[in-house]
Amino acid sequence: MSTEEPPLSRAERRRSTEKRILNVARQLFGELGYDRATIRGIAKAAQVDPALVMQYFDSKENLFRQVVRLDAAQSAPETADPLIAQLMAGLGVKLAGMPAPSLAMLRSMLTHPDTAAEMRETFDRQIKQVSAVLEGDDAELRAALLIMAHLGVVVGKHLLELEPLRDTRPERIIELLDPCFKTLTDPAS
Amino acid sequence: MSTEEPPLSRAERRRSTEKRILNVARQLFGELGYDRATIRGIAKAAQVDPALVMQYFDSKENLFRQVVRLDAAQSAPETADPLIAQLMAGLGVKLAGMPAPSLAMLRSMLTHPDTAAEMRETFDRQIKQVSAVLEGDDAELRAALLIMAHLGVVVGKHLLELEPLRDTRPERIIELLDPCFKTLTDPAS
DNA sequence: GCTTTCACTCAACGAGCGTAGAGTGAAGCG
DNA sequence: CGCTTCACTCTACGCTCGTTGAGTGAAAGC
Repeated sequence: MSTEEPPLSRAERRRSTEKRILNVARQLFGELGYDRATIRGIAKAAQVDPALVMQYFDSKENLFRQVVRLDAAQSAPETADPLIAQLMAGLGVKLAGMPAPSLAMLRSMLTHPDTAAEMRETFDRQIKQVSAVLEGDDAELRAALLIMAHLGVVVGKHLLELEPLRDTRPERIIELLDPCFKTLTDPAS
Repeated sequence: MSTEEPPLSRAERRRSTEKRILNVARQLFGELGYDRATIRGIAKAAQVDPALVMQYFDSKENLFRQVVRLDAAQSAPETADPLIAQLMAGLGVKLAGMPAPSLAMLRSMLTHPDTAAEMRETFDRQIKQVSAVLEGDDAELRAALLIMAHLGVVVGKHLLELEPLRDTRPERIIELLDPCFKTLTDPAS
């Protein structure tokens, strides 16, 4: 169908190959996690020699970093004004279409030490941010519970793919979660 | 200190060795997950030849199954009467001292396909059980959210080891989570 | 058109893995 | 005491992995 080939220049071809590898890597890291996604598997799926992957990305660790870096870039608007509302909005985004690179991080966060460390930092930061605007006792704890509950739902939907979560509109999920989380954000325990 | 050695019989020695291997395996599978915990590593930590592990447990997959089987045996009282209360009590137990084998399952659930499948079954079953006693719309969805929020908190405490969760008494956590989850169990959305 | 560049492949390495079979030496038993 | 049993070790296999360095052939530059 698109067998028409506007003859690509060398540089164009190179960029397109690199991007293809990156896309495949993103998908496989997301599906399989760091350990089970292999350079050889990525290369085969990208229809390329494994050695080429190394030339472009130096090492598997570095390829993984490139893959998950795309995430960090797009995930932090950080205006932090109506922070809680924004947290919920963030959840909405994550539920609708999880940014693909995040999947790779999520998938590997329990088994890949570097990812675990990075994730813990991220969550610690979020906890501090959120708890700063929470009133009442145990603000940090409540923030942590809030964020981990988020995490659980996202994991259930995108990684475990539980049917009730898979098949429900994100808006409905947020609708249900909203009053639930209000009990953690409002100082009335 | 305990360098006293009541001379063990051959059968006793064998059982003790097997148990030692199993304990080490449980710990390493829990800390590292299925893939990164190796037979060789387990054998070394148990001060035993790798081949012996194979003789006793046939294969790595089977050793892992033995390890996580201990979990299933102890985790299901299943009287299911005041089911929700029991769910919270279960969370209390998980927060206090996670049954060690469960850690191995939790740790591997995102990257080890068999574990993922088993976990999904477990959660599906729990969702059905809980949703059966929930009134109102979207019972299954609400049950799923409940259970996944649980999961997130447990993961945050035992696997990510977030400080606020690590350092807080389980009772306090349940105290905070209880009203939060009530909004999901009571039909008032 | 000749040379240089460079995207890409080929072949191979060393390491670590799960696993198998033959061996060993002390405990158990007649 | 001698034979058997068996908990345990040794050695090695085949595989897959990440990674490397030498090649190749077509595009780019002069």
